Amino acid sequence: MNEKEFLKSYDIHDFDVPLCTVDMSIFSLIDGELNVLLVHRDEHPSKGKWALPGGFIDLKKDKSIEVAAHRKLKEKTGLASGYLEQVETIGSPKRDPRGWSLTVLYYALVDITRVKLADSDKQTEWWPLSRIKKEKLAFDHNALIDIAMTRLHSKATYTALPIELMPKEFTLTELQTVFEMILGRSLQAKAFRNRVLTAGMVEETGNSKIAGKRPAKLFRSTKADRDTYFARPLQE
Amino acid sequence: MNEKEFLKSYDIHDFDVPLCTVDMSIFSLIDGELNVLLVHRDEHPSKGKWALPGGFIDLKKDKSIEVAAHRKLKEKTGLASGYLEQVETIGSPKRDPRGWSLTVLYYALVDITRVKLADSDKQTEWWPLSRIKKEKLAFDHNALIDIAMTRLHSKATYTALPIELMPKEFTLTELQTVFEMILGRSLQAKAFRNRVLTAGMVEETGNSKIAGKRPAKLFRSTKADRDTYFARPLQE
DNA sequence: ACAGTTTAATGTCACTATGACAATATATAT
DNA sequence: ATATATATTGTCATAGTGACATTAAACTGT
Repeated sequence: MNEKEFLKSYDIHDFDVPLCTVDMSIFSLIDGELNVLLVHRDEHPSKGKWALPGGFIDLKKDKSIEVAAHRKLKEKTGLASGYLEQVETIGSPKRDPRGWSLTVLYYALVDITRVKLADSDKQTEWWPLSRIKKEKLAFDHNALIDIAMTRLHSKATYTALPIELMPKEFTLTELQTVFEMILGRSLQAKAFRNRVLTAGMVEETGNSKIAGKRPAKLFRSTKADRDTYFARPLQE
Repeated sequence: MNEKEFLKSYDIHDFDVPLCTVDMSIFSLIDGELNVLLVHRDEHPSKGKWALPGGFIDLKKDKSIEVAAHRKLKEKTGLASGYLEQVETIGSPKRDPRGWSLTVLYYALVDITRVKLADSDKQTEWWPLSRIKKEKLAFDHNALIDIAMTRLHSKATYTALPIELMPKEFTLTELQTVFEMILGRSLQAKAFRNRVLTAGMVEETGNSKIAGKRPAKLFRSTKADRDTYFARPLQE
C-alpha cells in the first residue's frame, strides 16, 4: 500500500480520540481588581454553570491553534490584537463527562477600556477573581484559571507584561498597584520605578493626572514590555 | 433533555476532530554533544523518515497527558523517572497529511549512562543535533526539536536544569561545557562556579577525576537543580 | 494665609551576584 | 627541574535591587 492509498483508507473516526478544545482565561482590570471573562453555559454538559470562553477548533477555519485562540478572543471582546500566550495543555479522562478530553489553555491580558463585549447568544460576564474563588465553575475551569494566574504571577516577576492590562495612559503608582495585586505583596516604590524606567518599558506622555493630591505623571507603554525582560527577577 | 440523556446521545465520532498526539524530544549527552532520540517510521505517513518518539494518547491507559509522556519515555529509554516538561502544543491542518493535527510537545533530559534502549520493533537511534540539522525528519519534527531546544536554551540562563543530562558524578568544567554548548557561547569559569555553588545546586562528592593534567573535583546534583533558580539570569 | 494631610517622586546607601581578568595550584610529559 | 595543560581561586569594578529617609505638589480646613 502506498501513501496515497493509506491516506484514502484512513478515517480518524475509526479510532478512539480525545475531545479537544481551546480555552481562554482573559484577564482585565476593573475597579482595581483582576477579572476573568466567563460565559454562561446553556447546553449540556455543565449546563447552567459559568465557564471560560473556548470550545472546539474549527477544522475548516483555523490554520493553527493560536489563530483559533485569537478568533475566540476577537469574538468575545472585539479585540483583534492583544496579548495572548499559550499556557499549558491539560488532559484527563475525568475533566469532561463526555470522555477523555484535552484543552489547550491560553491566557490573554486586555485593556478593559477597549473591550466591547459581543452581542452573543451566550451570556458573557466579567467576574472578579475573589468571586471566582468562591464558586464552582464548569468542568475544571477553576483549576485552569489558577494555572493561568500562576503563569501571570511568574511572568510579573521578570517581565512588565501586566502593562498590557493598563489603559493607554496610566500612572506608575497605578501600575505598581497592579503588580502588587498580581504578586500578592507590596513593592518598594523607588525600586519599582527604577526597574520599569531603566528597562525602557514605559515612557512619559507629558500629561498628568490629578486624583486629589499631588498630580501624578502619566506614562504609556513603549511596547518593549512584551519582549523585554528585567535585568533581574524580583527577589523571593 | 437532561444531562444523562445528552451524554448518551453524544458521540464524538459525529464531529470533525483533530488528530491528537504527544511527541517527545528526549535529549542526552553523548561524546560531548547533544543528542535527540529518534525512531524510524516504517508505516505511512512519513514512512521511511525518522521521527520523534510519540504517538496517540491511550484513552484506556493514560490518566493524563503527562502520564502518557512518562509512559513513552519509559518505553523508549527504560527510565521511570527523569526530567520531563511540557513545552508547547502545536497544531495546524498541514503538519500531517491525514488532516488537522495537534501535538503536545514534551522535552526530557536524560543521563545517557542510565538509558537502556528498548528492544522495540521500531528502530531507535540517538542523533546528534548537528546531524538532525542536515536532514529532513518526519512531519514538522525538525521544527519541534528547534522549539524544544529554544526552551532548553532559555532555561539554561536561569536554572541549572542541564545538570539532568549529567551522569552521577561530574566535574564543574564538564558541566560548564554543557552549558556552553546549550547556550552557544563561552562562560567565565569563576562566575559559573560561583553561580552553581552558591545556589547549592551541586555538592562535592569527595572524589576526583584525572583527565591528564590537574585532577578535577567531582560533584553530584543536589536535586535542588530542578526547582531552584539562580539569583540572576545570565546577561545578554 | 498657613498648618496639616495625603499622595507622588526622589536621594542615599548597603548588598550581592555577576563579568572581566589575573594569579595560583596540581597534575603529566620530557 | 622545566614546560605545559587543565583546574581552581583572588580581586575588583559594575549594576540592579531592597530598605528607608526625604522632598515635592497638590488638597483641606481653619
